[in-house]
Amino acid sequence: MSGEQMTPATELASRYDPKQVEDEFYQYWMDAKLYQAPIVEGKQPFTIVIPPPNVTGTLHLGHALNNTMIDILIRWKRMQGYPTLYVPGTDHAGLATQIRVEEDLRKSGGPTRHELGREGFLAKTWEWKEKYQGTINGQLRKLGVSVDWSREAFTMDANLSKAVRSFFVQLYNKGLIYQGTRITHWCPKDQTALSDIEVEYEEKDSNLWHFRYPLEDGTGYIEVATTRPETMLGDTAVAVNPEDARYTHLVGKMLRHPATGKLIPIIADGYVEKEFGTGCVKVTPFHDPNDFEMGMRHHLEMPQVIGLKGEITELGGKYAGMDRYECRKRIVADAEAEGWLVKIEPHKHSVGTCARCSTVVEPLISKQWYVKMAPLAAPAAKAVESGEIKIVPERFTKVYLHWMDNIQDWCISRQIWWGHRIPVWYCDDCGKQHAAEVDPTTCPHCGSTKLHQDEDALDTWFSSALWPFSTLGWPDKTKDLDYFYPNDVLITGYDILFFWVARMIFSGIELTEKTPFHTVVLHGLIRDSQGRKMSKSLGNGIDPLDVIDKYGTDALRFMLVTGSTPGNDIRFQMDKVEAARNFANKLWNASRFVLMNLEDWDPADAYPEGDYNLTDRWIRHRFNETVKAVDRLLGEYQYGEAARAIYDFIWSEFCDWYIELVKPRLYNKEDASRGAAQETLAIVLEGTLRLLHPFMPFVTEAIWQKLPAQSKPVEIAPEIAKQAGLTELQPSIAVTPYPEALGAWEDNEAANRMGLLVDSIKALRSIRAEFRLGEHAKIEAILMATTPDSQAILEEGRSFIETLGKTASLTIQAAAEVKPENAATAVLAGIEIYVPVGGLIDIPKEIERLTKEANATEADMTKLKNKLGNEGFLAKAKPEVIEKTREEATAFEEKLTSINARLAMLRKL
RNA sequence: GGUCGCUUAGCUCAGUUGGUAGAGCACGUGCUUUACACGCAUGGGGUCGGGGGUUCGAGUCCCUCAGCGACCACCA
Repeated sequence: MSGEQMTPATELASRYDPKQVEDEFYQYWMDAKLYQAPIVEGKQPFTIVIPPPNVTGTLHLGHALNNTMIDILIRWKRMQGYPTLYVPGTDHAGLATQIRVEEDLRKSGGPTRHELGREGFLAKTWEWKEKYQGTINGQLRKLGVSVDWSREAFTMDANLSKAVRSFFVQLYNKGLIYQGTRITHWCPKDQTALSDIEVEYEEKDSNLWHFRYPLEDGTGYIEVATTRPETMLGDTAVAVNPEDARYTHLVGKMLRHPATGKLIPIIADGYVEKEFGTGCVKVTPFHDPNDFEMGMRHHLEMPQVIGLKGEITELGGKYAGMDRYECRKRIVADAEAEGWLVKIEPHKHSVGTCARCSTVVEPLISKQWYVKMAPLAAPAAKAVESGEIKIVPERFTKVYLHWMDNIQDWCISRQIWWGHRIPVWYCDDCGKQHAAEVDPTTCPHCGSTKLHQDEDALDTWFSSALWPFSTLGWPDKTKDLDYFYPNDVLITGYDILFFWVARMIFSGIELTEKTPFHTVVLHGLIRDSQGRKMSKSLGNGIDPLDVIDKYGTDALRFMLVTGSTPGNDIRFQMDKVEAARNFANKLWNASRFVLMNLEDWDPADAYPEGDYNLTDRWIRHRFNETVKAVDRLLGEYQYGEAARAIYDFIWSEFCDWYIELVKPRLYNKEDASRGAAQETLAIVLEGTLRLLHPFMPFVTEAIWQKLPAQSKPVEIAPEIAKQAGLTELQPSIAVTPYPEALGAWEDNEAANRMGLLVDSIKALRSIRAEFRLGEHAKIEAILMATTPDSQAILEEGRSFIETLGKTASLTIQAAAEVKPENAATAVLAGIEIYVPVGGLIDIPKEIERLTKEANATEADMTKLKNKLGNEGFLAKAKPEVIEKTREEATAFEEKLTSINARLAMLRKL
């Protein structure tokens, strides 16, 4: 497979078959240890950590997009010579995984989590983790990502768990972690507390139920509206606005609760809006955040009427034991029967649901662990505000800052088993608690050995927040940490900006006193062909492996980054993948052509400058321009535009023009410039492969390996790989230098001259098609140059026009007085083209066609002339813009003159 | 309620210092041209959502309206 052995190109299949090369080359890269990041003292590294996929399942297209984007950047930087590290790994995904494992146990008829017990269940979950981690890693290999597997991490690895404890203890000892008893979101299905951002709000159609609460003294009643009748069992007051004249006289009086019969006070609280509903709010402190606040302010009792499973508690009297929704129905029915239901109003409101299982969450009071956010958020906001961390696209900066500035304390305890257990121990003797990095044996307060650890586990994001440095060894002072931290760029979907990115930033600053990366690149979500979110319930998810199986990894990668704008969602459509597959095939075949024509080329030969003709200079110039564009665009994270630039160069310039133009020289073994043509083909193709490699790693490697070694950069084994101590260096395009623009290849004159020739050839072809001359009929063409320059260019390009224009006879001359009559015409700036078509020409039709063109040309010309007649334009536009406008106007004018002359002649016929 | 995004060719989308609109797919026509029919050539197709403004000049900047979407906050 080495570059020294050239496979005869004739043996290559005429279709690129990804299956033939992908797995083989991935293994080749692994064997060569190309992606093991070297520590090269004195050299600046480039580091990105993978957003660790959850071990809940398999990768989806979003992961494919994410990893493709990262890998492009990583491969680019590696080829630029940076010691480059791409850290792979997975996330234990506490609650999410626990749910999946429990589901799995249920489906297979196995024991429940509680039957297994904590240890047994965790053992099962580790098995699950092994299985899915294996699947995920296999998928990543298929995606061709150049990660350093020797540094693979998992959030529950020993050292990462150590990092978690270290983080916890540091915050605990600083008083930034505390235990609080307050209202928290509770998922009755998953049986755990949730953080604010794990609750998703859904707008739902519901009702506003109006109930009558009678005054104790029998003098009347107050009307209360609620969206949750079941909570009224826990009412401990009814509140009105203190300035609401309708009710001020009632404040302080007692009500007889219609459902419980208990006496509750009417209180005044500014929270109540006079305009909403009836202006009277029932207060249920245990089950509503706002009511809780009021309960605190007014020292109300806080009875719990809904339990942890969403059931009515014993305090619910006759409703005890019912499900919360059953209870709602019963209460409404009772109210109706007993006459205290006033009305039911349809009402839309948003309902909080569990992000994991979509169950409607129950806000209730419980004792949980919290991180005090204010002191952590301030520096994290500042880092972004000051530009120390840049967010791409920039608009997300505002989203980030708004969240940071309004952040609530973070509930980090979860009533689950799978995850990092909270490192707090309680002493059974003295009752005190402490946090410890290493499991303690004695109580530091009283010396007792009777300790027990907190039962809860930490929110999974508590550990992923440390990912940029925990994967590198933190809290130990490792070489990796020293060298590769801070990371450089963080690339992820905008959907986890708060969950993950924000938390990495504040924890990184808190623990390492550095921002964990300098740039955050956010990408959009992959949607289905109809723009819907891909989801399990819709069944519209697509497995990346299926796409790869059908079209190849490179096609999938290319499709994912093409034709989209940074940060915008992407619609996944198979025909886009197909187009990308076709592109890979196009490149494959162009390369096959090049290789076929290189078999007798001696790469050692050098050629005099004169052997390189206009097309050689032109294609090198165009390649050079493409290199410049790609460099700029990748630097701005504009993957789509960069990919498009390469695509256009390969297809529309190298294949459509250069290869076609070079054929006669290759096929004529006597042609003196044949060697120069072969060399240009080889070198431009080789450079193009390197340019494209980060996007399409497999096909470029497969072709590159077949190119003769001498066409490749001398330094195929880069210094960094050597310094990494890689003994068995295998050649690979992955470690070649990325193309850089060469001043020597810049040639605007060649570009201009080629432009004229291309236009002439296109005009000839157009006439051929329009007049149905037949695809293969050799035609007669007369090209008249209306400027001395254009005549020289046409002469220089004569053979190209003959070949690609398929002319039997080609006359190039200065503009003549007498012009051909029965000829189809095309008029360019500086050139008139005549193709005698004899009886084929339909004079009225030709007059009509030319008249149309004359009108269009005149319109264009007038537009430009008006511009040039505008004093403001002349005074204020940039000189080069004015100059360009002048040239164009002149060109249009010349063209118009030619067309009109032609028309005048035709009309005489 | 607040913030942000989108609205460009039949469809899906590019278009980042403002200088006469592009791609892929689809469509019409012609091609077994010795790299490729996953191809070649050649066409048709757009008042860049509406309105206003800034400017010599606006798809591009500002304001406004409309439709769609996302996120944040919140509603007893």
